[in-house]
Parts: sequence; structure tokens; C-alpha cells
Amino acid sequence: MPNIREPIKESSKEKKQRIIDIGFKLMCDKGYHNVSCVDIATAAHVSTGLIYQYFNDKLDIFTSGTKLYAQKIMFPMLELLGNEKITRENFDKILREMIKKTLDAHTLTKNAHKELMSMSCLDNHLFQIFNLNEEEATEKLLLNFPHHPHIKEKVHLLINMVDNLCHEIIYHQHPGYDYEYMQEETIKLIEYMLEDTYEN
Amino acid sequence: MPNIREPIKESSKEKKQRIIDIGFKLMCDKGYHNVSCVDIATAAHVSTGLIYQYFNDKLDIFTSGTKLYAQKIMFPMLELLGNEKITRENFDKILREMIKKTLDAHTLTKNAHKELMSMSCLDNHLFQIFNLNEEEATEKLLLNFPHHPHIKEKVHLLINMVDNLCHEIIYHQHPGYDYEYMQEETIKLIEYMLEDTYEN
Amino acid sequence: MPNIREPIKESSKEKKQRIIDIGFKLMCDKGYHNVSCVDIATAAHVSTGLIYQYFNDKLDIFTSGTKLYAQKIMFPMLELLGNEKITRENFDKILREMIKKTLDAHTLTKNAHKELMSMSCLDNHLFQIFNLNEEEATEKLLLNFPHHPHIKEKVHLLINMVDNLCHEIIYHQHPGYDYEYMQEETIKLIEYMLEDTYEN
Amino acid sequence: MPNIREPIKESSKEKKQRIIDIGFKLMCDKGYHNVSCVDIATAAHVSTGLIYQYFNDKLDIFTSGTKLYAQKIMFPMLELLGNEKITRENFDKILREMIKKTLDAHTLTKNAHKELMSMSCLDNHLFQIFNLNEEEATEKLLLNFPHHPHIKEKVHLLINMVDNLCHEIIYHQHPGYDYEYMQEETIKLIEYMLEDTYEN
DNA sequence: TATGAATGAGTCTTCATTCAT
DNA sequence: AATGAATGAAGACTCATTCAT
Repeated sequence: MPNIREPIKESSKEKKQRIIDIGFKLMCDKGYHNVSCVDIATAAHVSTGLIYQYFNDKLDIFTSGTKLYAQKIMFPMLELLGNEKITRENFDKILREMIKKTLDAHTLTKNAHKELMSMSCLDNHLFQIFNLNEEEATEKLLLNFPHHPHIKEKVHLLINMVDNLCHEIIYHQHPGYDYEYMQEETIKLIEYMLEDTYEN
Repeated sequence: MPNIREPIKESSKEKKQRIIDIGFKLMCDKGYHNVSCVDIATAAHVSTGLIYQYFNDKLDIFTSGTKLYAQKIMFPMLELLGNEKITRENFDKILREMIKKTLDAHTLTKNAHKELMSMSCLDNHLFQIFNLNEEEATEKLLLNFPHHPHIKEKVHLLINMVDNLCHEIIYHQHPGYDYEYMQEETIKLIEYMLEDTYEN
Repeated sequence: MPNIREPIKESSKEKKQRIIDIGFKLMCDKGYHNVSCVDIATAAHVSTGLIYQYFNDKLDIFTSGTKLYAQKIMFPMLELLGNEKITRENFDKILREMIKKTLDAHTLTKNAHKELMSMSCLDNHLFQIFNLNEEEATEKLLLNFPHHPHIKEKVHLLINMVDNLCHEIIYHQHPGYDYEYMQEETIKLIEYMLEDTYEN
Repeated sequence: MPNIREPIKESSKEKKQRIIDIGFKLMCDKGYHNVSCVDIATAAHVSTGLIYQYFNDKLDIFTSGTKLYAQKIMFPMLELLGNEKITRENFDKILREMIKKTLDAHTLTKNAHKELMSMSCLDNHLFQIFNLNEEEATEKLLLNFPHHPHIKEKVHLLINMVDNLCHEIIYHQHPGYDYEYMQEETIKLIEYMLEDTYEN
């Protein structure tokens, strides 16, 4: 029943893109509930009405932004690996790079990250998108790892553990915790987990 | 500026409690943003005005509920251990019970859990409460574990890993994953992590 | 922060004007505090929301009305004089016309007058507008009077005395006062005050 | 139909008085509409309910305060004259003292004054009280003046003119006005007005 | 005589969405 | 394809007043 349409003219496509880009950024920065559609339209140099020709509703804009940018925000480590196969020898270095990259990215997009997490809890559709992202991230990463009957589960755990560690370090900051140690312990566990996957 | 007061009469105390209990439940079930103060007042059989005599605003009710119930919802494993000291021998059993308990609790309070997570991302004050809860949970659990220079960090990781595993199992449910294996792998890692802490 | 906009279309301009006109009248008639924004919207055949697109709040409407109509209400005598220079010979007649005009106007807009006075005491911004109006009235009147080093102060006193007299007559109505005499006395004083300003 | 009663016990009388005194001061300081009945009760160390045993409503408190204190606030000049009869010789000095006294008093009670004026415009009953006060002030002052068929009207004008001058000086402060001159002009006019009233 | 808990109608204000142009 | 004016339901919050005790 919603009557949205796809832009055909080049200039229209740009407008739709602008709504997503600027709207998503705005919502991430200020919080979904603190940004109105008029705000978005104004910021994107577009009329309010136009928004409802390209999107069903406000959430739809956020969802579109999520589809485009969530993976980059949530799983920055993906961009690290090229074709390089992971071996017992190079893994420690790669893992540390992954952590560093994740820390950097999360620090930069702290607000976006929080907003994405919050929204994914509120809306089921968004939550599905997140799951998909997570799965894609796993699949992508998988390519660089050696074969093993349960390599998929292991990589998934790896992603979770890295993510967790970074959250711990960036957001929580309980005084009295030795985060240095926590990182080393996490690394140790991950390496232990993968120990039986290396060929030979 | 906010002019809230504390109930003195017993019947008033009950009313305030009712507002917290019923309001918090309502917000967890339907989502914070989908419940109005009038809804809460109605459900708690109380006038709208009274809410504003006991609370600053809607968020204040949610926060009060969080303080009271978040620990039970988020860290159900705490209620498991009595005085029993953890040893190399009994840990496997205990850990499996922890996971089971967490799974059960999260399943029951799925919505509350999501809403709490979402809100903690949105409001800094709530986030602080969560951090505190997490810390308290760690401290409490700590008492049952053997001494070790970094036992605190280890227990914290343990909590995170259990929590993560349960999320994975309950919320994500990617098809094609062997969650049984994932659980065993997590258990193996945790036990490995604690291996060097047991006395003797 | 307040995100008000200016109407562009002609029909929109009319709506904004209607809000001011009808709203201001309503508030003057029933009293500022006895009229809600919904009342104004209804009376102006406009939605509540529209009010907040053109005005910051209720007071803003009243202020707008004040800017437009206060001078006419408070200093009706201004409209009397054309280019006619005041002389010792014509002044008595003119002064009596001023008084008559002021009496008539105040009688017509009794409520508005009271409300304006009341509000100007409550809100500093409004008070400033009134001061400005008063000053403008003085300046305007000044043009018709002969030069004199302190003609400005004299004209200001003149305005005040006329205003006062009219208040006395219209609002107070103490029994036992000879208002006829009071008027003549006031006229005598004013004429005496201006005696030394006439050329030659 | 309102069911208010008079306090009988001494301690009750004090309470009622406290409500008037503290309530009236509060309303004058912060503005009638910015003070709630709960505020008044709290400040007067009295329960909310008690207010409605001694007063019909909120306005009633303000009215009571007005009856008690308005004259002192609005016509401070009254306290100046004892039995001293006014003569051509001493009047200039007395008039200047009146002006000074009025200026001082108004400066001290600027807010109260504004609030009283504002309220008297809004409520007819209050307006009547003000009129009465004004009349009483005239009558009182009258005793010190020589007899004259229209001395009443003259004294009334005198009061008005002094009041007006003081308003002008305290509240308006238009730049570019010579208030010194305005005062002297006012004095000159008043003295001129009274010239024909002195005996002999 | 006094309390203060409780009421609930009423106010301002916001904003996602629609619609005439 | 685009505009931006307009809607109006819904929300948070206040406060004079009542009432059970």
C-alpha cells in the first residue's frame, strides 16, 4: 500500500542518495528519535514531500543507511585481509591488527555504533539486517582461514570475542581493570581456539 | 527544579512501587517509546499527576525499574552459586549450569533484555547503571573463584563469553551454524582460560 | 532552536495574519491566560500545528499583535493631527479633540487596553515595545509643536496627562469626583506648560 | 458555597497570616502565575489543605495581601505628612520629599509594583481595591491641604502626576530625555495648580 | 484543626505524514 | 519530479483543588 517509487533521472538518484547519506549520519550523530524528517529534508536540501516518494517512512531511511554502511561500521576488520591465507605464523600479527582496526573504527563512530545497536534491538527488521551482516562478515573472513569442519563457528566466535574486547575497552572503562591483560588473554584464547585448524 | 517527593504512608509506597513495577514491565514489553505516561498511570491504577510527584519523568521510571531488576535480568547466573568454591573438578558442571540458567532467563525476558540493551545505548545514565551492574556481577562471582593475580579480568571475560554465547543461541539463530559445537568450544576456551588459576 | 518559518504563499500569509488578528483579539477580550493555543487555532480556522510553524509560542502571537495594534489602541490621539502646526490660538481646540478621541478609543478597547497594560507589566519584551511606542508617539506629535529646548519633555508630559485623565474618567469613576473640573484643570495645566513655547 | 472559616486559636491566626505574608511576597517577587499553591504552602510551613480552609482560592491570597500591603507599596508618600498643614511656603520642600519618597519606595518594590498593576488590570475585584486605595490616599492627603471647592480633584491630580513622573523615571528611561527637567516641570505645574488654594 | 496524598482536566508543544499545486 | 504548507493526533507535564484521615 505504500506508494514509493524509484528515481530515474540522474539528479533524482542523487537526491535519494543524499537523503540516505545525510539522514543516516544525522540520526547516528544525534540519535534516531532526536532527528525529525523535516530536519533530514532540510539538511539534504530536499523537500519534505520528496522523502515520502522514495521511502515508506522515517525508519526506512535509517534502514537504508544501515544496509549501506553498517558493515563498515560494525565490522571494520573485514577490510584488512586481502587474499593472504592465515597461518600459524602470521596469525598473531593479523589478529592484533584486527583489534587495532576495530578499536580505531569504533572510536571514530562511537555514536553511530551505539545508535545502530540500540535500533537493532528495537526493530526486528533491522535486527535481521544485522544478523545478515554478521553472517556475511563471517563468510568473508572464512575465506582466509584454513579448512576445518567447524571453522565457521570458530571464526564467528573470533569476531564476537574481538568485538567484545573492543567494547570493553572503549565503552566500559571500569577502573581497576587491566585492559592490557584482558587483550592478551583474549588473544591467547583465540589463538588456542584456532590451534587445531592449521594444516599440518 | 524537579519537585519530586517520597511517599510516607504505606499505601503510597505501594503506589510508587506499582508505578515502577507495572511501568517497567509495560515499557519492556511494548518498548519504551511505545508506552506513554498515561498508559502507565492507567495500568497502575493511579492518576497521571501522581507519577510526576514520585518521578521526574518517564525515563526516571524506567531507570528505577532498571536499578531494581536489571541485574536479575541481565546476570541471572549470579543466583546460582552459593558458597561453593570453584575447583578444577566441579567447574565444568557449574559452567554448564550457568549457561543453562542464562539461556532460560534470557528466553523468558527476551523483550526486556532487548529494551534494556537498547536504552542503555541511548541514555548515558542508564549505561552507567549497566556498567555498575556488570562490575557488581563480576565482584560477586569473584568470591567463588580461586585467587590469581588476574582472576578479575578472567571472570569478566567469562561473563562476557557466556553472555555472548547465549545471545548467539537465542537471538541470532543463523541457519547453518552448529550451536552445540559453539557451546562446547566456548566451554573449552573458558576452562582453558581458568586452567592456571586452580590452587595446586 | 525555535524553528519558525515565514509564509511565502499569499494564502499562507493570510493565515498567519489571521492567527495574529483573531488570536490577539481573543486574548484581549478574554484575557491572555484564559485563551489557549487550541482556542486560537480553532477561531482562526487553522490547525494547532500551524501556529507553531509561524510563532514560537502563545506569547509570540500576543507580541505580534501588540506590535501591530498597540499604538492605535494606546495612542489614538496620533491619528488626529495632520500637518497643522500648533499655535496659541488653535491649541485649546486641538487638545480637547485629543482628549475626546482618546476617551472614545479607550472606551471601545477597554479590555484590550487593560490586557495590554497587564501584559506589559509581566513581560519585559512587551514592556520594551510599549516604551518604544510611547517614544514614537512623542516623536510624531513633536512635529506639530513649535521648537523649544525642552519641547520633547513637555509633549511627553502632555501625553501622560491626557492619558491619565482619560483613565481616571473611564476606569476609576470614583463617585464624588467632579470629572468635568478635573478635565478643565488638566487642560489649564497643559496650556500653562506650553505657554512659553509659542513663537513670538 | 465556598466553605472557608476564620481561625480562632492564636496559633491558627498566625498560620493564616503567614500564608498571606509569605504567599503575597512570593507572588510579588516571582509573579502570580509562577507561584503555585504548593509553593506557598511549603514556604509558609503549612499544609496545602489548610490554605483552602482559610481562602477561597489562590487569588484570594493575593487579594488579602493586596488589601494589607498595597497602599504602602503604591502610595508611600502618605507616610510622610503628619499634621503639618501645607502652605505656599513649605509646599515646595514637601513636594520634593514626596517625589523622593515615592522614587525610593518604587525602586525597592519594583516587582511588587508591576505585579500589582498587572493583576489589577486582570481582576475586577482587585481593581476596585486599588481604586479604594487611591481614594483613601486622596482623602488622607486632603487633610493636610487648605480648603478649596475642588481641592479633592487637585490633590488627586497631584498624586497622579507624582506617580507618573516616578514611573517615567524608574521604568521607562528613554534615552535622550532630560528627566531632571521633567521633574522640575512637573513640580512647577503642581505648584501652579495649587496656587489659588492657599488661604489669604 | 491540620495533613499531604491524590486527582485529572487542561496546556503547550512536537512531528510523521499527507496533499494540493 | 518536486514542493512545502498544513494537518491533528498524541505526548509530556502542571497545578488548583479535593478528600480521606
